[in-house]
Amino acid sequence: MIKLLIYEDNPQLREGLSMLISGSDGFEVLAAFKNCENVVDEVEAFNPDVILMDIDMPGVNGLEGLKRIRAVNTNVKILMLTVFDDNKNIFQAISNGANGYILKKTPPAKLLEYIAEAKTGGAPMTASVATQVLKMFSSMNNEKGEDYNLSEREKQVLQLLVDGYSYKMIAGEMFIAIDTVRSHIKKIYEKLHVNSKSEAVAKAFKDKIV
Amino acid sequence: MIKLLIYEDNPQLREGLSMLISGSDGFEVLAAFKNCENVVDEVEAFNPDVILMDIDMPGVNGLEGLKRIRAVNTNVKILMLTVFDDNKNIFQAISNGANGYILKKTPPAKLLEYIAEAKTGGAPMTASVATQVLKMFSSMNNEKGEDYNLSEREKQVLQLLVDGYSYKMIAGEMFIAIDTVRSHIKKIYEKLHVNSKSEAVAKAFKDKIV
DNA sequence: GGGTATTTAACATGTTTATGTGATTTGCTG
DNA sequence: CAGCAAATCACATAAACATGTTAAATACCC
Repeated sequence: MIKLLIYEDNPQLREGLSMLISGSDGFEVLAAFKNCENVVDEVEAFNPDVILMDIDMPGVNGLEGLKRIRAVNTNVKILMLTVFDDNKNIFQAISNGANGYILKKTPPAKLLEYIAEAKTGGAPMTASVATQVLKMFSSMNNEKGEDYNLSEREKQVLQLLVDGYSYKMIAGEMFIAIDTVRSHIKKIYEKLHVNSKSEAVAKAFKDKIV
Repeated sequence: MIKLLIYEDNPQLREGLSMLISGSDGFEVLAAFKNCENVVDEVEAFNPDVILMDIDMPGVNGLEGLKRIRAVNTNVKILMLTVFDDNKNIFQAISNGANGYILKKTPPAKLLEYIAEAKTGGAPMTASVATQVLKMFSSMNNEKGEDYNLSEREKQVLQLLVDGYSYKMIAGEMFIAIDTVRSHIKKIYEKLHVNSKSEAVAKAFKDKIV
């Protein structure tokens, strides 16, 4: 028997979900609330397996509710419910430890399936949500385009700068004269359009040159 | 009618998948191959809607096949097939533009469902795979622990250092004497355990202080 | 073969940083 | 209230850095 709590401000949807889930074998709705004001106490009192949490609620919204629960309970599974498969909310929810993210238009049969999956440790999500997640994922570690045409030797010097080496130390490390180090660094500054060591270091991090 | 290509080295599984999918209404398997040697030509010749791609194949494996296809075709939907919900492969596949990631043990009914979802732009994934993805996601932008106890003013100075300001410029920006800037920076160096501007900048990036 | 980029190096000059020492004011805390 | 951290400023000195100019050896491309 999977025990649930529901948070949803729309009365029709709240009742509908409760009826649907309660009427299904193996599911039990412990209670349904219209906001997250007392979410921490309620979760503690009812000790559910899974929580259905609407994102858009007046007052304390679903994301805030999620955070409050996670602050005291990392165990209960939380499925976020929303009408939109919108980027920002998904990201926020994931970062704050939601176990799944499903659309309200999800058909009843699938909803029950998702709840069951969440209970057993899966992270159910609508295919359209998964698309968003994948897009975010691949966009966030895309290698930077600009490479500024640094030569091999210049890249080495820049790496050592980033690692906190002084000119003298770089000269020692690379077995070249300190004036040669200066030459390289002048060239690097030209190519990166900077004019100080720390700017070069900052740019190296920002543009993932190192 | 959804047209598919299958890449799978295991003959039984390859045949089984072909039979299963061909025998279902609305699906047509154009061909099934045991490796990705000629994947580019084959995709071009058959022009499928969806490709089922096994990850672990001898010779040219699924990830390599995925890359080769994406190099010339960003349109066809590619579902990766694997026995493991293993972290590294998932990440690789996502980065290289896979549209979904499903386990071989996925029951037939669900498999067909996933294929249909992929065709319409969704990103189907098994709940256990989604769990991995979400974990990766939340682990990759976890805030750094150490905050080094920088005071408000010190944080401002550090921010300006990161932005490439000289002491003089910082003094101007913050309406304080240059010697005060020095004082702050000395304190910052103590707290960060560094002894140069560029090291401080590097540390600021590494530890996400800024 | 001549133009171009890379790597190496030297010399000079001025600016910026790093470090030490010391001091005053403010506000918080036990 | 005494003590402490934070923020402010001053003076001094040495080291590190930025910039300009010049130039030789090597290598690659059209």
